[in-house]
Amino acid sequence: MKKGDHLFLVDGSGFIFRAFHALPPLTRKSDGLPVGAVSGFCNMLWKLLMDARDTNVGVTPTHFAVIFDYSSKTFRKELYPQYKANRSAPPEELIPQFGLIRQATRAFNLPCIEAEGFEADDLIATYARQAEAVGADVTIISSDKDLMQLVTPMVHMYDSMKDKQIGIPEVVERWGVPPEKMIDLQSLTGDSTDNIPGVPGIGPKTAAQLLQEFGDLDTLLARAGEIKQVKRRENIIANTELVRLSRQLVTLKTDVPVDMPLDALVLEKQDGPRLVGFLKTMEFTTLTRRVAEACDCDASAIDPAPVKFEWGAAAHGPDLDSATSADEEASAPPVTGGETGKATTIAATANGDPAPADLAAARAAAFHGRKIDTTAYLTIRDLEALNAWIAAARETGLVAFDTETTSIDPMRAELVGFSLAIADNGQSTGSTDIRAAYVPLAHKTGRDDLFSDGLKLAEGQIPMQAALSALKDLLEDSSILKVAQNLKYDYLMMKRYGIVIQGFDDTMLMSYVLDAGKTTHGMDALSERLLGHTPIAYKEVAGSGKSSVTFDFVDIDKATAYAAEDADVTLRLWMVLKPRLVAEKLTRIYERLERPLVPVLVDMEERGISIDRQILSRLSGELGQKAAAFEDEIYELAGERFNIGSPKQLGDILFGKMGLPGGSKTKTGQWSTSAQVLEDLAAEGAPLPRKIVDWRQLTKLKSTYTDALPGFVHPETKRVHTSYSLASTTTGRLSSSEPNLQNIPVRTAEGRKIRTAFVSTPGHKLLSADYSQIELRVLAHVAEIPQLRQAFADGIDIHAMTASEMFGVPVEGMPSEVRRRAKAINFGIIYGISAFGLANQLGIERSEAGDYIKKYFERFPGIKDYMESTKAFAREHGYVETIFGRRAHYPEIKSSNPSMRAFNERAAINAPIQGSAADVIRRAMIKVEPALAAAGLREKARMLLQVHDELIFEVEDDAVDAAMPVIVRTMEHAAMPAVSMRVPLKVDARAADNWDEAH
DNA sequence: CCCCAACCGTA
DNA sequence: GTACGGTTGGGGG
Repeated sequence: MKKGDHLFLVDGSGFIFRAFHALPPLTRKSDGLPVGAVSGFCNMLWKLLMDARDTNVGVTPTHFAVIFDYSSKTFRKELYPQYKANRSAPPEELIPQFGLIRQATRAFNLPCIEAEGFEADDLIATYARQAEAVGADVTIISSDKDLMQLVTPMVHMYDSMKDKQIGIPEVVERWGVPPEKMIDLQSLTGDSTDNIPGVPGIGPKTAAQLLQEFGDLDTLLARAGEIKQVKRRENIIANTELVRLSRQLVTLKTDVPVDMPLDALVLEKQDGPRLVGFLKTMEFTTLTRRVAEACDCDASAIDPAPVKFEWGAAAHGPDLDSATSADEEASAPPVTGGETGKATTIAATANGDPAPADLAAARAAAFHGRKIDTTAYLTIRDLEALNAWIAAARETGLVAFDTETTSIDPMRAELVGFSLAIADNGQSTGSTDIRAAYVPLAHKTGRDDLFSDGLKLAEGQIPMQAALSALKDLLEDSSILKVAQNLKYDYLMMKRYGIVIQGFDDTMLMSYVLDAGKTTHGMDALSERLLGHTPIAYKEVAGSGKSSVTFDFVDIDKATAYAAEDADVTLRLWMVLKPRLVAEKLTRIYERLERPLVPVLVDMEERGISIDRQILSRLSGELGQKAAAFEDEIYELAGERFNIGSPKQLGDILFGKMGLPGGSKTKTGQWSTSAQVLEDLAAEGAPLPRKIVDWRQLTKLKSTYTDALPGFVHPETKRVHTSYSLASTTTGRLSSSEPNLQNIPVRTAEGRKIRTAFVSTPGHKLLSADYSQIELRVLAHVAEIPQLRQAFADGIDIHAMTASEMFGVPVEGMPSEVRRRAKAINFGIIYGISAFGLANQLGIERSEAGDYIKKYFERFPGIKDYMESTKAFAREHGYVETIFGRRAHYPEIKSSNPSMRAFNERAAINAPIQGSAADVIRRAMIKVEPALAAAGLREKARMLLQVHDELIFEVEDDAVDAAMPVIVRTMEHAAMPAVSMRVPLKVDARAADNWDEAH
């Protein structure tokens, strides 16, 4: 084990205890063997490992062990015979499970450790200190207070059931003393559950107060006579010896002679078949299926593993080797004739399961270029036919679904119809007879003008309510997988019609996980690329421009071809993409970081945010007047009227007529009129450029924000509903549009006024919580920079620290210019620094910027190493990875064009940093609503917006105090347990009546 | 009506 | 130096 490694120590006995009490007491296997605790233990361990163990990325942990108590005969018992004497014997049904749990641990391919005469806690303490000594990080999976004495900057605890990290601040908050004083505190308070004596009448509050006052236990005992409270003083003096004994009992031994050296705890790969075999024997059907899926092995082909156990009652013969009824693996549905025919069969290997990569390749080949006949689709016009299709979907467990509506805005759209596609012979081999159909519901006929009697519903459509009711059974049944392209749209659409889709996949997100950076992920592009097929263009059926109609006016036959084709194509895309996720080991990213975000974003979009139109209207007036005043002055100075907003005309005035010196040029060869150029001219003394810059700021604010935002207020909700895109950035960030609420001004005082128009509804506050310096923290984590890690651990000013390291200037009294330069360099590093860019940013010579960079790399050699290794990785693989394993592709990184290549290198350096931060906040978003609900705040605190490192909530006034710590904690711990960050994440939060004050 | 370039707002 | 989306002007059809 070495510096930078990360050891996870699971308190196995604690796990057993919690598992046993969390589950129904008498969970038994079919032969009567009680296995409730084993089941709970396996589920907890699996949950932890699913996030923590990875096969293809260097995610922590590197080492892992599960630690158990050996027996109740420990050195503490010899020291003090009453120790834990009040503990009753474990329940009878738990006894046979201890051995099984140790076997379970080994089936998980994890070291299972215990030592005679010592408790699990002593072993944990010993390993933790050993690992710490070699510079490794340690995470103890437990919430037991007895272990809190071990917490240091390098050693954390993690409560996997509550998803809560416990570090130094959490210990201080809970107990009022830092971890190193926990022993003193426990010695004073004692522990009734373990029968540790302590001082009567002294609990954690008093103990913390006394330790605060006297510093430590020895001082307190020596000077006990100074305690003012009579009773307390007497109690302590009378019990001094007992306190000393208690201290011996609560102090964990850090020098237990261990059989297994640290290095032997290295985390091995999961042995899928072995674990599946064990789980089958235990008859844990759900977990067996999950593990088989995740490890990509065929559970039906694995025999239950023989299991040893000690069991007193003869009634339960050990028939554990026999096959059980646990096999839930779905067999392939029978082949039925498909309406679109032309099946291509992919041969399976001898055991029926081709290797993932082979299946993916076979699927890709089978579907690419395969003809799609859009004339073969069916129009479903009655309920019986619809129900037959739904029954078929239930049969195969898989259906593609797509809605047709009157608008691309799902908040305003009305449902016009929907389409379904079914693969009749299932998904097992990839041979497919896909059939697809369109269900029109609200197509109209007639014209809505003076000469006709208005609009009528077209003939031959199922009544809306009846169709929705049938559809609800399909869409809300999680055992039927719904496949959609850009599911967020259909999910929100159906939610507005009272249906909450359960059990879904999204081909757009699958493509995004697999190919971010390679292509866009729209259906037309995917179809083109993966199927070699160009779907019917929307404008072919609905027209375009002025002559376009909404979908409810499209002829039903044309609509059928278009809509059913979308479902058909979606299903084919799924067939191609799904096995690729497995083959490329990206299932987890998809399932944990992408798919769960769909309902979260739907909720946020549906809620929207309230804006005060009066504020915006007043601001707009002010901005217009100010801009008009500038226009007069500008025309005066220019000597003529012209379109100030036209860079071309402006350039002619400035660099032609007025003869000012041009700065840089744009790529079309025109003189640039950018803010930078104009600022430079203003510095030379020319009066006009400054006024142009100011005019631009005012008109930008007016046109982009104060004038545009009111147009987005929804007529019914009276709120603004942005749309988030999950799949439009290479790095994993979200984007926001219509309106973009991720670029609302904040930097200038003038711009910030716009934020005051984003308000909470009466009785509520807006709560803004943002990560402090998350990207620099991620950098400190991935590049393992000691000074950065230390600075973040100590909570000091990171830019000042950088400046101090680089320029040798003390932090105290540092000139702001020095700090500003260091800050620019820090940002530059995140952006894949170049001397050219840094020089630009700081307005210094390129050679000087180059010197800065050189110096930085000398001071922080780890950064240079990180950059070089990231570039090398990107060149070799064509992509880079975030700390969670998300990929961003840079196919042009080997370009022969040097500037193109350099650009891709910088982007590749930036992507893991920006992308890891994006992953962290995604995880936070997925976790935060359940966390709020668990705190009894469901519907009292609702997440509205995400702005890359900030989450904005609307919270009922009297719930603000309760919600804030839940939100902050969830965000700060969002990386756990998938990744245990080597630097703490910090979140600042504030609540107010508007966004400006809350931020 | 569509698309691109330039510019500028955010993290 | 990274990542986005929106507005405007202006050219082409």
